[in-house]
Amino acid sequence: MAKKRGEKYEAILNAATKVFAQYGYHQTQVTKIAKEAQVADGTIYLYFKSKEDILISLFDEKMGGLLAAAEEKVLEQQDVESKLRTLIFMQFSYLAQDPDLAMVIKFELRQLELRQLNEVTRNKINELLRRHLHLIDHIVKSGIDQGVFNPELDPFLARYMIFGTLDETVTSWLMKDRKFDLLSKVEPLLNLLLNGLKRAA
Amino acid sequence: MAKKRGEKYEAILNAATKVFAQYGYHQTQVTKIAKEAQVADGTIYLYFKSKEDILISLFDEKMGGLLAAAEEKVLEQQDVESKLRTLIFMQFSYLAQDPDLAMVIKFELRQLELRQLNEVTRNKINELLRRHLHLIDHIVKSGIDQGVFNPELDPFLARYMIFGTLDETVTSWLMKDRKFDLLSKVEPLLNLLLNGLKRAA
Amino acid sequence: MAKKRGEKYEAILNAATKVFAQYGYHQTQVTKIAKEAQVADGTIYLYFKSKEDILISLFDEKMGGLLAAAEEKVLEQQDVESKLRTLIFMQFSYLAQDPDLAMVIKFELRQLELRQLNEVTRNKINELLRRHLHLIDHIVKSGIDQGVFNPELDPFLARYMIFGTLDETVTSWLMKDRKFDLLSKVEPLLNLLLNGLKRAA
Amino acid sequence: MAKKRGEKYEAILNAATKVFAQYGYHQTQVTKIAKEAQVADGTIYLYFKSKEDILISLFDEKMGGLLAAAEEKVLEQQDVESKLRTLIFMQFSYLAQDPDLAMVIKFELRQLELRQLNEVTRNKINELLRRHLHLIDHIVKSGIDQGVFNPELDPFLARYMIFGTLDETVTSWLMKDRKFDLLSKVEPLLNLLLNGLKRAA
DNA sequence: GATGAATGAGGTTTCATTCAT
DNA sequence: CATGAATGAAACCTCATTCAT
Repeated sequence: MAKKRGEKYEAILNAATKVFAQYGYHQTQVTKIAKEAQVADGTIYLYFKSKEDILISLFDEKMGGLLAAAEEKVLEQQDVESKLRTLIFMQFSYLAQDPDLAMVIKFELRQLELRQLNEVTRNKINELLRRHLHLIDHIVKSGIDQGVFNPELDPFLARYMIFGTLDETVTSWLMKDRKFDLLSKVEPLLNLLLNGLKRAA
Repeated sequence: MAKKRGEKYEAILNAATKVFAQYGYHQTQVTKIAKEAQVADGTIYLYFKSKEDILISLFDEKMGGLLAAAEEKVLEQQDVESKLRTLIFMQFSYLAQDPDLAMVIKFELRQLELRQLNEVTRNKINELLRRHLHLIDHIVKSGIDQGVFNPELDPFLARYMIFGTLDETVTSWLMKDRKFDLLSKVEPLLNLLLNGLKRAA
Repeated sequence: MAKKRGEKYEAILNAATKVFAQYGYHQTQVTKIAKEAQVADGTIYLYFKSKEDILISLFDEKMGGLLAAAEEKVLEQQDVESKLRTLIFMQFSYLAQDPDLAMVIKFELRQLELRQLNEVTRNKINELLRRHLHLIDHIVKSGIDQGVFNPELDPFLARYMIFGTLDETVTSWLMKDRKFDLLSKVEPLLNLLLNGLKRAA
Repeated sequence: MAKKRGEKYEAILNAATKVFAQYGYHQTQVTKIAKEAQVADGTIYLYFKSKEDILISLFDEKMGGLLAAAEEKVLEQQDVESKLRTLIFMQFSYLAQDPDLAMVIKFELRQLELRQLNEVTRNKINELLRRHLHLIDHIVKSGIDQGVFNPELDPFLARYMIFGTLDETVTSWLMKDRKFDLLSKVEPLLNLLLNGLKRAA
């Protein structure tokens, strides 16, 4: 079981992303995923322990990569403006090219945080969220240290503003059937956030 | 059926808020609500059409009141700063006094938007969200008209920033078991948002 | 759940006895029991925790009664011959009047001993078997003490002989479609066993 | 298919004996047998028609040999005492050296008798049991003819006593984790049975 | 109105068996 | 011959909803 990285493994994960996005986790039957992936129901259980494991694996595989890449690129940048731009850009371009994944992340991930999960699963999920928040915190700290952000800024509120604004932008993009180009919002959002966070002139 | 406003009607709605908050909508069985409300399972169906109807009604009843009050108070205020402060304050104080409701709103409302719902239900939900967004849009427009906000501000982005920042603050408060006082964040958030939105000096 | 002693509870237990007897535990689907009991599948789970719980309850209810009665009657008797006659007679008359139960006891009970069961269940099953063996041991001891049985008799072997002979008689009766009258074997078996156990003249 | 007598054929049968003994027929998955036998799942179906066929073949192969040997040796003996001693000894020594097989015989064979089996299978199983019983019947008849056993003995009851006593001894030995030496019980059991069956002095 | 026992459709998961390699 | 990934029927169990009392 859990033979990662087979052709079918990917097919199932992609199929799951699609149907989870359309129907939501609870409204999705395993049969639906199997049909979409063009495999038999039982085949799914050769690659995943359970329906929940599909969801968890999906986050793990697909967010793990984004996070690792984002961490690397953001840390490479020197000035806080570049750091923040990189974060927004990478996040938006990743989600823009897989809107189904974006849906699943927005609408299932946070729900998971709250539910009864076993220790291992819980840790996996929490780590993903924590890494994301750490990255934002790193940017906030850089901004303060570099004298660009208001030194009296509450770092938590700064985090809420950055995370919340980006999150809501993506959510809105998804809800409006992606009628606007997400990437076109990178620079305007960057300016807006920088303006909100920076030291009063 | 659906003879609203009985004593039991309220009891069921309150019970549902509590158990939805704790277990999430899908993990909540109707029996659990009935037990919490101290009524028989069948009684629930004298007051609500279905389990989903409980959730919808809950939003309708509990958010409707908040929205109406918020709309009234915000419109009363003249300057944009007061308007925004009023919005944040009313929202936070309402949620702070009923954290279970806050949980349900944060974790179930947006999910609902996406699911297959009948026409009537869909409209009811959408209207709640629309009113909320309108209120924010009204504030943004006031800020621009009053020359306080940057005139080149994209009103959509402004909305995302306000909505997203407040939303994330509440979410974080909930996830951290409400370890901080939500109301203490009203002024800091107000300043942060105003700073981000206002006309460059 | 586990509302013992309802009309349906009895109906399900009787239905289960019948179909377990015919098909064996593993070949019996819950649906079959439900159909036989003329209830819906789900109803079964109002009265029993699981399919296994039906089997356990069946033993508990139906053997518990027999054992209690047998213990009382056997202890009442003074001489070992009467004790043994009482044991055989009670056992045979009970099984003869419910051959389906006899089937289930013969073919499922001992299997259960060996399988992975939770603590509580295991104890329940083991206690039933233990009580049965204790009763036989009591008779063997009485026979020795009263000077009727061979004083050098190995009590374990005596137990095997009594238990095994009776058990095989019942099994054979079941396998031959109950073509002979079980009760007609009480006296002959009694004599045979007494002869085998008694002190050499 | 069913090209018997390969090295793998034996391996599978031995593996099956082991896992059937440990988990029981129904709790045993074909995969488990394959793993134990160190062959692929599919290989099993080159040698056996089905899971059930493994069980049937197992009885056929392993009991067939014992029975043939026992029949020969028992018939060789002249006096009934020697015949019975031989029967008990051969049976016990065979089972003692393969307790897993003993488990399977005790706990699965009789179950099989009752289940829906195809004609061929049913006959195979029945023949094994019949031969065993015939052997016992032969001994009983010899005992009566030789004037050693009570001439009024009911041959069926005699059979039940011999078969049942030996069976229960073996079962008890298995259930008690084989804590006693089975072969040490041959003489005591022989004496006990002879005493029970012989003509009153 | 209120009850809660009963219903039964539907969901996840298992596993004996097959078959392309 | 041998493999083991794939299949899909079938099983147990849950739970929203109903309805006789």
